[in-house]
This record gives sequence, C-alpha cells and structure tokens, in this order.
Amino acid sequence: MATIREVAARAGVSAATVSRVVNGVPGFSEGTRERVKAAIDELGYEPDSLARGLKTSQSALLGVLAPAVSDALASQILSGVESAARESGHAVMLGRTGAGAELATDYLRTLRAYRPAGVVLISSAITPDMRRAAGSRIPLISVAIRKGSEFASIAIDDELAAYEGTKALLDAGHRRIGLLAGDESSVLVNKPRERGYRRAMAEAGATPLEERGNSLYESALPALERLWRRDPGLTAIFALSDEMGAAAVNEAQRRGLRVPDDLSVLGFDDTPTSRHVHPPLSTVAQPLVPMGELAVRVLLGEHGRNRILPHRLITRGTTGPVPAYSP
Amino acid sequence: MATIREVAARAGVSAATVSRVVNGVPGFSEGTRERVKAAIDELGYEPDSLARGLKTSQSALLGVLAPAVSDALASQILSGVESAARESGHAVMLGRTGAGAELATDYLRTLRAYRPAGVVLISSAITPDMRRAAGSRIPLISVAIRKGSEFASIAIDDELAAYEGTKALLDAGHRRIGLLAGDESSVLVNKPRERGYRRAMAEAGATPLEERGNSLYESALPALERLWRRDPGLTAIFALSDEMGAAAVNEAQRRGLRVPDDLSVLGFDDTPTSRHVHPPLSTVAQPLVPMGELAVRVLLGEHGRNRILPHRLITRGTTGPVPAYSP
DNA sequence: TTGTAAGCGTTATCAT
DNA sequence: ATGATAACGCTTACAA
Repeated sequence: MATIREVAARAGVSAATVSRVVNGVPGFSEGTRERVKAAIDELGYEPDSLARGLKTSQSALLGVLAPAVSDALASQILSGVESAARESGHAVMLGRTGAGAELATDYLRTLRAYRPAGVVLISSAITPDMRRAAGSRIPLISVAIRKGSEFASIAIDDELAAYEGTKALLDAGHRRIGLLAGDESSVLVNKPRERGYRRAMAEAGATPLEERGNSLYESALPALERLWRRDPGLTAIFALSDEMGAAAVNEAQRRGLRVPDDLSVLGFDDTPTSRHVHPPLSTVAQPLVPMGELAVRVLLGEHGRNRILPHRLITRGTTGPVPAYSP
Repeated sequence: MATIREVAARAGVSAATVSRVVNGVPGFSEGTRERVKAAIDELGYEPDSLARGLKTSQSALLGVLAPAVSDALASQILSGVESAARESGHAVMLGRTGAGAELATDYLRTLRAYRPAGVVLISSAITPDMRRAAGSRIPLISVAIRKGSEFASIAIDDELAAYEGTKALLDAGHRRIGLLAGDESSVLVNKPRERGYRRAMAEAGATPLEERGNSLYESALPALERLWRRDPGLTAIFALSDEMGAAAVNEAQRRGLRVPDDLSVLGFDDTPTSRHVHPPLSTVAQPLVPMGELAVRVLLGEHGRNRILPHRLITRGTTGPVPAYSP
C-alpha cells in the first residue's frame, strides 16, 4: 500500500505532481509523466479512495437500494446499474429496503456518510423522509416506479403498458380475460396496471375479472383458483408479474389445459423467470437493464431527469388466438 | 452535514470528547454524554465514514464479487451476506466477476482502495493474482466453491452431495439415470459433482450416462435431446443445477412424459428457480443464505476458516419411484 | 513546469 | 474526565 509520497520520492518529484499525473490535471512535462508512471507501476500504487473522497467530499461510490437482494426484477436493474457504474469508474454499494421505508432511511443515512455520487432506488418511491435522510447533497433517482415529477425517476408507463397488453389479448379475440393483480399496496405500479387493464376491457365492452396475489409465484395459485371458480371458461390470463404468469402456465397445464391452445397467458416485466416455463412466457417487457444503466447516467448528470422508457410486448409461446370453442 | 467540531461546540466540549462518546471509548461523564447526545440529535450529526476510515485505515465496507449480478445462486448468497453485514454494521460493495479472472483482479484493486473489512467471492476460487491484487491487509473468502485449504472458503461437499443425490435416485429403484452436467471448466464445483454421480452409479453397478450443458436453462435443451437419443428409456435425470432441472421437467412434460410418474428429475442448489416449475423441483440443497451469512462472520473473525456446510436432499414433487414399466 | 502548505473530518496520543 | 495536537493520504490554491 504505497502512498502518494512514496511514489513522489521514487520519481523524484513532489506529491502534488504525482497527483496531477494521476488525475490528468495539466501541469507536468512528458518526462515527468513517464517517471511518475514508472514509479507507480513499480510500487503498485493505487490512490486511497477514502483520502481522496475526504478531500474532495465526493466518493466514486454509487448507492443502490433494492426491496430484496434476491428479487429477480431488482437483480436485472442492478445488473444495468453495475455495468454503467463500472464504465464510469464507480463502485456500487448495495442495501436492502425491505417492506417499509424504515430500512431505506436507515440505509440512506449510512450511505450519506460515504458521500456517494448518487443513489438508485429500485421499485421504491422517494419519500420526503428518505430525501432528508440522504441529505441535500446526494442525488437520488428511483427506477421502475413513477411518482409525480418532484423526484427523478426512470420507468415505463405502467398504465399504458397494461392497456396495450390487454389490448393485444383482446385483438387476438379474447374476451374472458382474467387479471392476476399484485399487491394492493403497490399504488404506483400495480394500481396503474390494473387501470390499464380495466380501460382496455371497458373499451372492448368486455367484463373485467380480477383476483389479487402479491406478485410472487406462490401467491398466484390461490388467486388462480378463485379466478377459475368465478369463470371456468376464461380463455386468457394477464398476470401482472412474470412469476405469477409462470405459475398460471404451470397450473393451467396441471389442470390439463394446453397453453396457448386452450388458455393464453401473458406476463409482465420480462424477468428471466419468463424463460423458465414451457412454452416460454409472452410478456409485457420493461427494459430493465437499460433502465438501470440510464439511472446511473442521469445521476451522473449525463442525461435529463424523469424519463419514461418504452415498454414492449414480447410474444413468446404462451399467447395465441382465442380457442374456437370454450374448453 | 454537521462535523464533529460543530457538535463539540454545541455541547461545549472538545471534538475528542465527542469522538469518545460516539465510539463508546471510556473517558467522559454521564452529564457530558447526555449533552453530546443531545447536540448530535439536534444537528443530525453522522460521523463521516471516509474520514474515519482514513484515520483508522479500515472502512466498514464489505466487498462482494459475483460471477453475474443477476445470477440466482449468487443472489441468494448475496442476500445472506447483506443481512449479516448489516447486522454487524457493515455496508456491502458489489462487483461482477464475469467469466475470466481479469475483472475480478481489477475490482479487487478498486476495492482495496476503500480499505474494506473483507471480501467475499461468490462461486469463484481465489487465485494468487487476486490475492495479490487485494493486498495483504484484506481478508478474502470464497463461497460455494472449495479449493485446497490455502484460502478460506465456505462450501458444501459437492462430491458427496452429488453422490447422495444419485444414491437417493438409485434407492428409489432407478438405474437408467441421465446426468445433466455443467460447464467443463467448472473444475471445482461441477467436476466433483460428476465424480459423485459416477461413484454412486459404479457402486450400484449402473451405467452412467452424461451430457453437458452450462448450468443455464437454455443449455439443457440440446443436452436433454442427446440424453434421450442415447437412452430413450431413462427413468430419471439428475441435473447439476436447478435451471437445468427446471428445463428437464418442462421438456419432459412437453414430450408427454409425466413427472415424476414416468420420469424423475432431481436438481441441484435449491435456488428459487426450483419452485418455478410444476411439480416443484426436488433438489440437492446448498444452504445458500446461511453460507453468505457465515462468510461474513468468518471474515469478521467471529468464526474459524474453511468450513464445509451440510447439504440436504429436498424431496419435492419431481422425484418418485421408478415406473413399473419403461414408458 | 513544479513545489509548499493548508486542510478535508476523524481518532489517538499525550498532557492536564 | 477532558482538551490540544498530530497525523491518516490526498487535492488544490498559491508561490516560485
């Protein structure tokens, strides 16, 4: 762990000069540059980020908060964040939000002490408490969730995406489309999606049919049961998460329904889970990785704030035309 | 962003005293403690981690390296790491290893500059290069991979686990058990598992039948195809990853085989993927979350090094007795 | 082009 | 029990 002074001594210059060379700040000759570089290599010198951060009151750290570390959707976004961060010479600090906002503010306070260049909040809206905990210096941005325009965010238009997903099912001739909704508390993501579904159904004069899970695989089973009980002749299911979509595919097949021949299933988000069923799940895709990348670019000031990214309907194997007869 | 001096001024004491109170270092009276605490609350003071780390040459950061940020197995381990880290007052820095060891050494160099309390390497052995890049100060530990005993690690006994998994299939009467192996380059994880399979098969006088994927879902399809071509009468498939196991379940059902009535499938690792098929996948479980937790405890010096954790056979819905007749 | 020196916010040593 | 002071390793005016 050589210090800048040791490098300076070895190169026969002052620490200030080494600093200039390292940071590419003008003010040294070519010869000096070479001698300094040589000394750096010989000593294996690496600038101490702690000292640098202290001096400049800014570290090359980027905070990320995810609802759960092992969440598939969050992992995809995190993946984009990580690569963009690395590209711009930043390292990533990761924390878990959990259900409530308490852990988040806690973690934000911890983060602040490291003077990060910014913080990305995944699937979590920015509350005034959080904003306060982070201090005024640190830019925050939320991803995959949209709220007013007071805070920066990167997301899709959930209402529109769900509307178009439903529309695609309707256009394929489906009328009896069951909705597998997510948690009621998800006011900024699930609620808009539900509204999109209802709007499309209403426009088509079809009757909405909704049951609620919590977006996870297991939660879909009872909701599915209720859906089928209310209408055994459903020809399509729109699940507001890929996990619930995967559950619908598996459960339908278990009951002897062919997918998509007897029942179409449409998922949401385009997480890797969508590829873990057979046939692979059609889904309303969010560009998760690019969203993560864009978030760090915005934080780093390379882009404007508050962007809506385009969603995309990906037709894989689980959606098809309405069956000629009700199974 | 109040500093320690501002707190000191407000409490009418010196910065040194505030520091003592904050760190619980003896040398202050009860009255002083109260006044300092009050000043801290009033100013919303939070010690600057950068300055503290610089002074103590040790930050409360824990590095984690994962092969891919969105890897399901790594996510589980990461989840354990995060919770143990938080519990001990540490924050987590996350980086991606990628395929080669180059990114890893790169990242370790970056990490070193933050003087972390330790680094956890997920599914990646510690090479001398890495050891060097990290510097001699920083303890490293690898998780879910085992190598000699020169470096600390937390893992299961892969050979034994695969042996017992195979044995369970054999005990259920299966003889024609196909192996879905992982990448050949995985010398420290997949190879031992293959050996365990072969040993069990040999002991039972059964003929091993192996095809290779790369542990991911898609890679299993062609391998499966080859397996069935070599023996259309297979009664069981042992997949050395849950993703490949899930693929086997889906593909078998697609071909009209009932699982587990016609074909048993056993996975490996116990990632969430195992619950995303129907019936849910039986699997040879690694205690991934506890492994992550233990890794940070070992790094922090609360436990010994080099631990082998117990694996566990989890029988869910995809394994059963050998069918009476060959389908 | 280069060096000197101050200071970022903290902790640790040494007095008092 | 408490305070003054000197680092930790770096960057950045300001001088030269």
